[in-house]
Amino acid sequence: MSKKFPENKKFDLSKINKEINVFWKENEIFEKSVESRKGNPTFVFNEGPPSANGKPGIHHVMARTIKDLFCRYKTQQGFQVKRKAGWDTHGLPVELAVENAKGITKEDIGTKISIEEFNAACRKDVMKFTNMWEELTESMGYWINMDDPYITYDNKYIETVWYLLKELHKKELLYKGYSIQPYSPAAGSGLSTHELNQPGCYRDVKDTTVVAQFKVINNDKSVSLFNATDTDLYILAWTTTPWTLPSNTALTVGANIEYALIRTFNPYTGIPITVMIAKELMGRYFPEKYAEMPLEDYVPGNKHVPFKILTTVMGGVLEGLSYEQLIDWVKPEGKSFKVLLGDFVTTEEGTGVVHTSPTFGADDYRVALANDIASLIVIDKDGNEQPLVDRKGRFFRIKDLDEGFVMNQVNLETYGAFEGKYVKNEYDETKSEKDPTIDVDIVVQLKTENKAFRIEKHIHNYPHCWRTDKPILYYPLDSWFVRTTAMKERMMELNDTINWKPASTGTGRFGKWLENLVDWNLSRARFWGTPLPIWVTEDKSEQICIGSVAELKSEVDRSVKAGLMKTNPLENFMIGDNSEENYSIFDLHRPFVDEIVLVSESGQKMLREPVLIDVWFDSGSMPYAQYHYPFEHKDDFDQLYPADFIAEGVDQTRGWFFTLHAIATMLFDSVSFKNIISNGLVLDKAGNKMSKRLGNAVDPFHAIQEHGSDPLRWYMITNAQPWDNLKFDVSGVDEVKRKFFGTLYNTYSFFALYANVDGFTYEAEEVQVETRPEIDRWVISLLNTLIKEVKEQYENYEPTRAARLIQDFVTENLSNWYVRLNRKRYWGGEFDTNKRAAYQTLYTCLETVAMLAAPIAPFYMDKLFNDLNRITKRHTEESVHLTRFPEHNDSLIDTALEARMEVAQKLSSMILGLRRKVNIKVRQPLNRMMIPVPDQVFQEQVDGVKSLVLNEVNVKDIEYITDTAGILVKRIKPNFKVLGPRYGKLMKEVSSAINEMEQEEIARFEKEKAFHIRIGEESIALTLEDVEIISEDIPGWLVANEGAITVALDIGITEELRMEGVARELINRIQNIRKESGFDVTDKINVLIEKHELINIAVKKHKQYIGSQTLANSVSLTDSIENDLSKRIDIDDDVFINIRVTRV
RNA sequence: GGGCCUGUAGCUCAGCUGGCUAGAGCGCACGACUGAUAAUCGUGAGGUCGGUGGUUCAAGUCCACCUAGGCCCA
Repeated sequence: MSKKFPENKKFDLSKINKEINVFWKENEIFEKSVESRKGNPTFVFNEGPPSANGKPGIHHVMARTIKDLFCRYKTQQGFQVKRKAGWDTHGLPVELAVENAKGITKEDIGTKISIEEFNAACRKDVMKFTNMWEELTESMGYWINMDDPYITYDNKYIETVWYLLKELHKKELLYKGYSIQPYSPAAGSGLSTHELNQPGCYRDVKDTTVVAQFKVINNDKSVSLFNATDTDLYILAWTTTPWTLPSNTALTVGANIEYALIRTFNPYTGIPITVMIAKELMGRYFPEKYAEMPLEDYVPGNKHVPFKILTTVMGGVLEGLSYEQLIDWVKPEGKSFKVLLGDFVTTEEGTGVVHTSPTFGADDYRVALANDIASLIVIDKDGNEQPLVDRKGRFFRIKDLDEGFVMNQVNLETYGAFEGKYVKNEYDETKSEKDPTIDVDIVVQLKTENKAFRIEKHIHNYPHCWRTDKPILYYPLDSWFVRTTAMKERMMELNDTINWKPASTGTGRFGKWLENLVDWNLSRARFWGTPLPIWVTEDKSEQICIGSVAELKSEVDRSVKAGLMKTNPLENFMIGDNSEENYSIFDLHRPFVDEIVLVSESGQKMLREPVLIDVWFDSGSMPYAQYHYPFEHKDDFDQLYPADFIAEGVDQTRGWFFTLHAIATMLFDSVSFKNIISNGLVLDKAGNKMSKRLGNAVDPFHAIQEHGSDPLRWYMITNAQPWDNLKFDVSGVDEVKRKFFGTLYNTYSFFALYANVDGFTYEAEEVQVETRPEIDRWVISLLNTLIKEVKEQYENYEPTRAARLIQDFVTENLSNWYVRLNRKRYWGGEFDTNKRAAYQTLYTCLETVAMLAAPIAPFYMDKLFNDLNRITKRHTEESVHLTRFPEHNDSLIDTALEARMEVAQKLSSMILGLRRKVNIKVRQPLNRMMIPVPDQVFQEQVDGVKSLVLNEVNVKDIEYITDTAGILVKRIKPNFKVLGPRYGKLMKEVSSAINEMEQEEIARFEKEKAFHIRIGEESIALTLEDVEIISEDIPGWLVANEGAITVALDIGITEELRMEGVARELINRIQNIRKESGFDVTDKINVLIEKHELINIAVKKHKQYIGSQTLANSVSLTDSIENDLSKRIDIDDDVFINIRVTRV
């Protein structure tokens, strides 16, 4: 086998990606990374299940990079990190996709197509993009076990979910209620708050709004108000949904809000009226300037309507007022049309009076219930109570209502024109956006009836169904709830123990949400999902919640015995047998469970509640259900739960994060996860949201193919903190590729090139670090600091900082400084200890970087590691991902040395800057530079790096200036950190006194090490610690200064220096010729140079030097050379000579 | 309307517990280097740190309000 480090001409990360993937697969590296940690402590990671019926996007690469890198890191730390993939398979999106594909609607399910058929189609459809997901997973290098994923539709998974539900039921945390919920008539489904969470649900819409006039009835309660006026009295209430006005049964005011009675005119009819409105909000409807206008001058139709405040009252005294029904389509039964008090009334908007329709508003429902106010309901043909709007989103058709009800309570005359009309045009296929809405019809009618005070268009934020894109309604629905409010306090307590990244998401977004928690609405009236395992008797007096297949089997047995079922479909189910076969003889979905009839304690027939549960409960159950707990893994569950780490997008805060936390708190009194990163969004480069519609979405497959996964991952991690939004710009990926990977690769190539020449294989004895040259010890010191800090950042879940540290080390310290300054050590010369140290040092740096960066850039780092390790065999592991994370060695960290080198870097940079200023090439040697040294320490620092600096900037010597004989111009600055606390308010004056010190005073201060300044009456004693004195200038010299360092350069070029410069120019030209001629790095040459007065002396004098640098056996001068064998070169602007270079 | 995040150079981002002349990369301009060369390096221009007010000897940093953008929720 070749003992050479691989050298590749091309650097193709995308190709490396593929090669390494093959390597991983063939050698089962992922499996080994888990297996090899067997018996070690576990690091529990839980994967949030993606929905397999959607295609993966670039944001998945982001989230999965974060997940992957910590799992890899923890593996390197020695933990066993099991990673089980999962699929979220239930829910509305799947159903809608199938409906779409089959061209059916919800109504057709159970009629045109059986539920069984439909669910079979869902089961198939949901996994349709599985291949794509697997491909992405592999190509991006996301290590997760896809062979045995948890699937939420799996019987075992469902069984665990049932178990959890039963536990909730036992604790009486599961109950049936009725509430106003977001409902999508277009989808025919209620929406969970989690579904309303979907990005883009809330959208600005323009609706017709109306301030309606509710006519107060003059009675005992209101008589005092009527005494104040001579007209009818109206309460003004504003609504953005006029279609709810026919369902109005109350008005709600704020007890502590002041309301004004205002005498004015209806602007549309011109009829004199008195209206009531929150005083604070008057300005919107009654511009101050019209207050002056005399009421009696008003001419109907005039836009300027005069008004006059008659009196004001507090909302509290309005409670109990009666008013006339605004729209008399349907008579409500029970107490109605009263003024109520509510704490949700504000004076932010509208009139300070809330139009209350208990069937269409959550607050409305609550306040009505508390005050015993009736809802406006109708009775349908089946005798059920319904709101005025049916499930399709239209006013109930008269033919769908109970005849008796219509006769007694419906005003056919007024309702007739509206029955069957959709309340939103979006629901009506025959209508477009441009058609007038039902709101307009209603409002126009009110206008003619003197019941509308102000009509206007209003833009507001309104939720839309995330799938159909159509507006939702708030609608009364029966539901099963999880009583999350009962555990609110505990959830908050446990939340405080979770390490959130960023912390603000935990305390703010999530914490505040917990504070305002409402009960979790669990029911979904759909088909494809986990069925609610609750059976209820017809009279609803008895119920049972089933918690396992075994329990179901025995309950069915009872039912069979009671004669309610003929046979037990679970007859063949073997209790306790967890095999796939045993669990595949039935299907816990509908319609299987619907067909099961159970018998109650008292012998009554029980039917299943015909609902499914919220899919979020499925995903929140994954920590348990993925392992079929407690039916399996009961004994080792403490090894699998709770999770040490999860990560998902911040949009999951109220989704998955919440459901995990809620279930864990309620049933296990535990957190579900200890550390969590919620990452931000991936936006396009302009900061816009990516969407298919806009065509700005980045295709992850294409991006990986084009750039390779590593640069993509590295870019995503380094560019912004994970929790900030990422403005994704491919040019940034390119930059990362060039800047970081390119540099690292170059550094490796450089190493490989010379290591191969010299046959370095790290076999020879390790050179003791203490005996290595200073620059080696410097880079090793930095490397150890790097190891320490990178580990800290990973441990703190700060991947961005870790990656930036690594990148900085590679590009700045390793490549730009260490390798650049050390190049000469690698080429030519003996393979002595010094050279060995150079190789070993560079090798260690490369190897360590590979190990540190492996979690983030798993492909290239594995290649780098193996390219190195295959030759040296320093590690027995066959992949970097099987190695242990490097440990830093404190004794190798030399901060003084690091500081010294920083001085060297600064000095070099300053000198190069000076050279540039006066246009002297670096190749031209200069005699000396001078550095004022304020103290011994600094001089020692510079001395330590003297040769490096001199070499780098091509200057012969450094001269230290310690004498303050007056040649140096100094600057003195106060040390605020020391003086500030001491002198407080005096600081300003102290500071200016110090700044105003003369050169001579500074010199005296330095000499005496103490100084007194006068501030008014006070004398202040200063020591050298209180100030900073910097030499700023050396008159007559070329000077640069940066921070506390000042340097001067002697730019005089003597003849001798000039000759040396010429020699260097020659060397440069000869090297170029060597290269152009394609000579090998080790080829020996002969050099023949045409004479020229300007170079003759230089050549003679530096013959030796030129020869050694260019590997020339001979360097000789000649009168002339035949042109065809020579090259014409320029040494100076106007000096051209011929030169011949031949290989020996 | 509420909660949270973000606003620093043309772009992407650093800037820890307040302290001295606010930094880096990219881009741009200019230049150097030339056996790491489909590389590398240097120099320069470019900022009223979103705005206003406050606390403080001292504010990019702390506080209040405002403003713009984003996410989530009403």
